[in-house]
Amino acid sequence: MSRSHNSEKIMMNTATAHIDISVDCALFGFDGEAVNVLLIEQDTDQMQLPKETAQMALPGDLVLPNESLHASARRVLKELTSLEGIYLKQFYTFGSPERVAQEKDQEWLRSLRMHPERRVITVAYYSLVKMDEFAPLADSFAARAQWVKIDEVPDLAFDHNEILESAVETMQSELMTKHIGFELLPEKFTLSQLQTLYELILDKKLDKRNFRKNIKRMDQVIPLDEKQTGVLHKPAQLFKFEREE
Amino acid sequence: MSRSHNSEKIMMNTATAHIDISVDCALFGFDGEAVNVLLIEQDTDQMQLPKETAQMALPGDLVLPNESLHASARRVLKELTSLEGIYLKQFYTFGSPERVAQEKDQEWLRSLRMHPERRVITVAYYSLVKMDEFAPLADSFAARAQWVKIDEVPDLAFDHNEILESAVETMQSELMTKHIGFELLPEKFTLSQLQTLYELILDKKLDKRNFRKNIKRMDQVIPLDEKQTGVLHKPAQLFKFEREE
DNA sequence: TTACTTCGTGTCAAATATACACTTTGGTGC
DNA sequence: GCACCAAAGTGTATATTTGACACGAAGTAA
Repeated sequence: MSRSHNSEKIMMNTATAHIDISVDCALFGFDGEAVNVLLIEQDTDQMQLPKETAQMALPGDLVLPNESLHASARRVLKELTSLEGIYLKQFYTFGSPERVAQEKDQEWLRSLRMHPERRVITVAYYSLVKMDEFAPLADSFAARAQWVKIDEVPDLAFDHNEILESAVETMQSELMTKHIGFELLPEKFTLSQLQTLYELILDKKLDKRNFRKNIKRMDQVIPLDEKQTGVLHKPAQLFKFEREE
Repeated sequence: MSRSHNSEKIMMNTATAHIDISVDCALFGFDGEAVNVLLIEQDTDQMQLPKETAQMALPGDLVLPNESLHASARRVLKELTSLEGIYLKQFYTFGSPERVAQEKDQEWLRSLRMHPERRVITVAYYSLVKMDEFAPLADSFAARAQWVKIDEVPDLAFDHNEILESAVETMQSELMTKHIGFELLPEKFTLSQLQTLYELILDKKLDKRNFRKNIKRMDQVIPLDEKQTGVLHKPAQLFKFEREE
């Protein structure tokens, strides 16, 4: 960007070898039992490819010419979930020149893209959604979307396994400091649900009493005058999370 | 990336409106007194622009067609410093469609780039270098490079002030957990130098005894049988930092 | 009434973080 | 060689945080 004596080389290069740019989103949801990630099945019918070649991938799309990266990620998510204003965080940009060059991925790109051979750099976001507000759109895109438990994720297209793993690590390290866990829970939740979520994300057991001690000293977590119903044991108190102003 | 029913729109867009991609590096060094960042002065002579329009910018360059992002950042730094194997960390990608569109920036780009109007997305790295090993190359690029104290940085080109601020924040939050401070110090250093560096990066005073307590229980910091020389007071013991295998 | 399941709670010990002030050492200049 | 200067180097007491640990209470279902 700031070099001058290199400019011929650069201009030649950019004139002959474009780089595409995309965003990919790892969208997480919690169903009370497991943390899930939303994956898209590649549409082999439309692409006239054999069904066996179908792979799953993180939702993503090329960035539009006048769209910011964040807006682009928001658009991908909105098309998928019809939700807006959900937690969305850029965490890394993946730009290996070979990241879309494997034969399995090329096959699919050849039937979709004008320039399947083009290198694609992708800016990765992770995102959290309350599953009880999640309403997938009934379009061809969302029809192929499905929640997959994060420990049952298959081999994905491109380098999406690596991206997903990186998303999980980022989420783990931001869970404590940024209170992102609440984004995944329904409006009203019990402390046991919260703890289960933390244990799943952090992938380790937590001590119940110590956990509650920590939560209760966060004044964003507010006890409600309401109890859990429909359970066949002592009902738990419900709490809500109040975002600070 | 995974959408099908959008593909025509995407292909049209990419055919008509390319996005360029660059890396920018915030390279930090410590001279014992202040934390400095390396800035490049835009070369107005060669660009046939009036001298007054010269701005400073973070070093950066367009990503080459077959170059990974990390390699690209490494290249930019090597051309600047002739150093290799220095600490280099991707921290954020800046992609506002207007980030190179201000008139002050366009003027400069028009004299340099084949497509000055093109949107540029930049992947930002920060990097740490021992200033006593720093040997700027005597080329036209490095000749315009200069160290600037981080609290004396002027208005920069593009959105580079924002990028720099973000780099500093990232460095602050990674200082403790990743022991990156040692990358900035010479091979042999005193604990006071280390503390000064921490205080400058974190922008707050630290307690001498508590600081030393913490450092001394890191077994990567090894005391040497050697003392500081050339000071007009009690010479301090020297230490080295041993990277773990 | 009993059996079952999850809820909800407190204490102690250990580790860590914080606050705080004086003596030591070497160099310089008289 | 003595006095002075400047930074080095060092310990303790207190507050806070973390981690380990077990049982009675509340509601449901049979």
